[in-house]
Amino acid sequence: MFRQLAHLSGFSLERLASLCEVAEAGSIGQASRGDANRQSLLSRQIAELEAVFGVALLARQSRPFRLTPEGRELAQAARQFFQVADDLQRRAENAAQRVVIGAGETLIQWLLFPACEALQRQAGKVVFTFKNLDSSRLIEALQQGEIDVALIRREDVTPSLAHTEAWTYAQAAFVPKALCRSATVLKVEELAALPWAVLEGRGHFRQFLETKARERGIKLNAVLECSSYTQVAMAVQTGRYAGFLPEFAKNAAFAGNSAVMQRPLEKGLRYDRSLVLAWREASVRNRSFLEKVIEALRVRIGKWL
Amino acid sequence: MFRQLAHLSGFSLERLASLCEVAEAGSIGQASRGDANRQSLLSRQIAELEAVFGVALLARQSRPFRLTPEGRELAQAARQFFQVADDLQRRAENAAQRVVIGAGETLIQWLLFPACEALQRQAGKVVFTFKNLDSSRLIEALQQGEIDVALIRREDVTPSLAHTEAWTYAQAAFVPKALCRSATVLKVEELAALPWAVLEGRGHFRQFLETKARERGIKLNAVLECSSYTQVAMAVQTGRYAGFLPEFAKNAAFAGNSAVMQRPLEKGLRYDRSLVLAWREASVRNRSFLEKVIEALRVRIGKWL
DNA sequence: ATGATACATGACCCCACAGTCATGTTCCGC
DNA sequence: GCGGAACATGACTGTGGGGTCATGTATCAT
Repeated sequence: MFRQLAHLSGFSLERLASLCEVAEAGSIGQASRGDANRQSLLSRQIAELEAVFGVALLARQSRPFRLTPEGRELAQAARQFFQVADDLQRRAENAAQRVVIGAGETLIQWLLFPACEALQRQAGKVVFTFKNLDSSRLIEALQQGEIDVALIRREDVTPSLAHTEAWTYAQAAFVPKALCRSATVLKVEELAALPWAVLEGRGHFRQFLETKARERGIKLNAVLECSSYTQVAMAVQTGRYAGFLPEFAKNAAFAGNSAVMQRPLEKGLRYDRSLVLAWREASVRNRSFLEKVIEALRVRIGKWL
Repeated sequence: MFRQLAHLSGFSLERLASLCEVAEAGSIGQASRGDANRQSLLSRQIAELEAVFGVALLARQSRPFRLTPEGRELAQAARQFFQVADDLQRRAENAAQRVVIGAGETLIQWLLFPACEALQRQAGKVVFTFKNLDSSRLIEALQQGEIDVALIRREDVTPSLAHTEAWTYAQAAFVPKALCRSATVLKVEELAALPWAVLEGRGHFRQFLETKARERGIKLNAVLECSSYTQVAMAVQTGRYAGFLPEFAKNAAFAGNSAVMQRPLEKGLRYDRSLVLAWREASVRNRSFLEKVIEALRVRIGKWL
């Protein structure tokens, strides 16, 4: 039935793998990352696939080129196959199964990384791959099967995705004892009084803080602008800055550091967020061990949230 | 991610297509159908795949060799990919999509064939392939994705399959006017009186009839043993035999033949059967046009049942 | 306009692999 | 235990295609 199809000139597993790479990277250039040979190869291989199928796989209207819907469709089908094949091979050589987990950098570092570490230690037989993507790309990647499970905000999950019950966590202030000795509830006034390390740009929480300060006629005393929560945590570690971090940061970033106090926020400053583990049903159907991994992750993360 | 996997020596689309063929045919021998070259090729290609995956794909305990569970798993994954690729290619060249329909020979000839004919005439753009398999093989083939939809007995569907509401039909007696001029309800006594063309072997309905006759102290007058319902219908057409056929046979086998009467059976002889269209959810998800085809088939067949 | 970025193309090598043919081996049924 | 069915294997060939290099050509940002 498929003998003829498989035998078409210009159709091969390598070309399909190339298509998958371009699909994940987003463009030929991203996928070839500086290697001119690879760029050349990818360009031609995708052109050859297009000749086979008689349909454009790359949208050539604007550069860098993105995949067309047909390109994504083919890439997804190929990836599904490769994943089954990869699983089978790993199972046969009794090696670890590969699980790809997506989330923002902060969540990876402070929740997923320790959780996966713990799982590997207790169960073994799993290799985790972390993908740090923004939330819209995470959703796409989940739907395309590029990642197996993601830890994302509750409000970001689309109806087509399965997900766990939500965990809610609050932002908390982390203040070095060198700056303030009392561990009482943080008041709005301290936004102007303490030297804050904050995230650069216009994140939701940053805007929220500035609004609260303005309402009180004061100004957020942002003396250090960081580009990630990890940097904020590092700043706090120095003892010279106070910072706002998710409350679960205390487990990961300040474990055993008694020079930093975690202080709850006063009512008006509370800022809660909800997280869920989300995945595509079809991924679990094709690779049933994912179900166990997701459940184990859920339990692990639940201990910290 | 999959570049390395795709590049493994011994891994290729042709080999996977070969594996699919063997999966559908059941064994290497069946798949190569007398061609010694093909036999040689299939044997080696599967061995090469086994080397790649480090797992037995053929169960070599008894001949002819069947696929192992791992072999079926790989074949199924490959077939799913090939089907998406095939669809994409056909869509691109604006050609008909391929739909594989399975059922017993009788149902194909008297229900599916005419139904598909009608669909093709009105809608076009679909190529039907009929597979005549026994019911257990039909279920397997559905689950493996080898066939897209099957018309089977209601009681044969497994929970993993989606299916339509059941249609119920009765067996009816078809009697040439040359043998009996009255079109009244058929009585048990006539089992001994009329010259019956019946299915050979020990089919459920055949056994049922013989039991009923024995209860009445008579014997089923089986003067012609046929190996298919079609042969029974042909026998009835000659005017020299009476036969039991599904009541929908009147549309297909005896259209415009006024020399044959359809006679209902007396209460004790009634023998009803239920049919459903069954398919695998995953197939519809991967190839969404199947949904439309199945619905159209359902409507068509519903007109006759 | 003008680099710079991003992709295409042509020419080349070399090897892996599909396919063929002949023959060997294993296993099943009787 | 024997014949045949079912699969394996070894040897060979031609070619497609992966990979590399050098260079060409669009498109984008400024």
